[in-house]
Amino acid sequence: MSRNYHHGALAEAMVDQALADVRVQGAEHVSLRSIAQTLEVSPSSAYNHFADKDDLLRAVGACGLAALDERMARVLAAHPTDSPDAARARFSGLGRAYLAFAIDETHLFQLTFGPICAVQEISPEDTGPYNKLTTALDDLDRWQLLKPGIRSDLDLMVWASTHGMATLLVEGAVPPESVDAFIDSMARLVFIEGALSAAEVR
Amino acid sequence: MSRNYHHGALAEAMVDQALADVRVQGAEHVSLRSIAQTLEVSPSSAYNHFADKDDLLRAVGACGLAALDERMARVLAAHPTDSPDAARARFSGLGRAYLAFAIDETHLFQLTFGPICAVQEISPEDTGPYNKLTTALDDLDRWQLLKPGIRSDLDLMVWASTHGMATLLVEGAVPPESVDAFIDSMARLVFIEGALSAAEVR
DNA sequence: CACCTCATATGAACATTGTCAACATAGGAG
DNA sequence: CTCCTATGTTGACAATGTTCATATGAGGTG
Repeated sequence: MSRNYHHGALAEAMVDQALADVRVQGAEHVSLRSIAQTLEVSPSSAYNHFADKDDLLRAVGACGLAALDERMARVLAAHPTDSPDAARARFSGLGRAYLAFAIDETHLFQLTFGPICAVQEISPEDTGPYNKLTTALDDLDRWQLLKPGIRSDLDLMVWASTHGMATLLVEGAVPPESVDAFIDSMARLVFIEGALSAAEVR
Repeated sequence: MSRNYHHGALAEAMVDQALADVRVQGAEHVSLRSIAQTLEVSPSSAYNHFADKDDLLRAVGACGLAALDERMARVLAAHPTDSPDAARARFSGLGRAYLAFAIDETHLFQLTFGPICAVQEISPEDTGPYNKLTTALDDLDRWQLLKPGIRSDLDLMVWASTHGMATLLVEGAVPPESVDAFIDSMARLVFIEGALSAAEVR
């Protein structure tokens, strides 16, 4: 009664509320009805905008992916210089951003990469996190900072290891403190002249 | 009425049935009640053996972890020889087994490493998949097959990348065909004398 | 302005689910 | 045999996702 969502803002409002709820309780404990109740709206009104509860959650998952991508974009924006040091800082910074997202937004991470949100197979024209990683690797290669001959192996390998480390963090298999060790190991394995100290970036 | 579970086999039977259901529908679509119905048992009987639905699912998740570990153990048993080639075969075989499990048992993998089953932080006395990976790495190191100086970086790195590749497969972000490329890249990055051909193992 | 129409919200209802408390019973210990 | 404990049953409750018929408002058309 009081507020009427007849202006089409309900969809957005529901995604926002669902996002907030996912952040605190995790996607599995989110209820359509309680979202509707918080918004002072009938439960069935959701079905004018979403086919399904999962459909709403997929929208939230897309927000999660966007949030991750934004964190990575911020890292790139923070190191605009075109120097070898900047290239290394961008690379390590991207990895750190990915892992920080997993730590800060555990529940959102789980939804975004969970069973509900079907991630589409990566494509050449991707502009998200994967693309940012590969172009950072291209940068490193251009400055000849990578060990010789390994460039082509790194796309999948760096992606998998970073994503894997993120899920290990999320699952609690590994403590947040091991992020530094991970980044350092990555640098030692990939850079030509050895380690990038943990303190070098942030 | 007909069959009586008064011999204590209900718990095991429920885990078995739940495991079967998880395999086909995924953990999120299994219901306590339907499991009980299939077993011709009252829904509430479950609560004599499990605190919770999640408690039952955790038991299923433990089965998943055991199944993964068994696959890896089988690989080790298949390469008992103590030669450099055997060491490399064991290493690649372990990775392949991990990824094959993710592909074959997607739903079980998702449950085992999902939010419901809290994986305990890895410990030195672990005897599961992680331990098998690290001892395989020790083997490689003993035969001096690893690039110099990288041994200590590989524990976390190999684990994270393999687990990450597995989750990428499960999420559909990467097609099953890329497993070979992944294993090959891993070999090129880790072994001292370059690539291990995809056909070399299996 | 009046009207109509479509997108949107509501209400009541349904089936299903997890969970619980009170009760029944089986089967071994004494 | 008797009793006790572990195990299974019955019936109920609240919450959830979903649907359908209905109401209502907003915006364009006459």
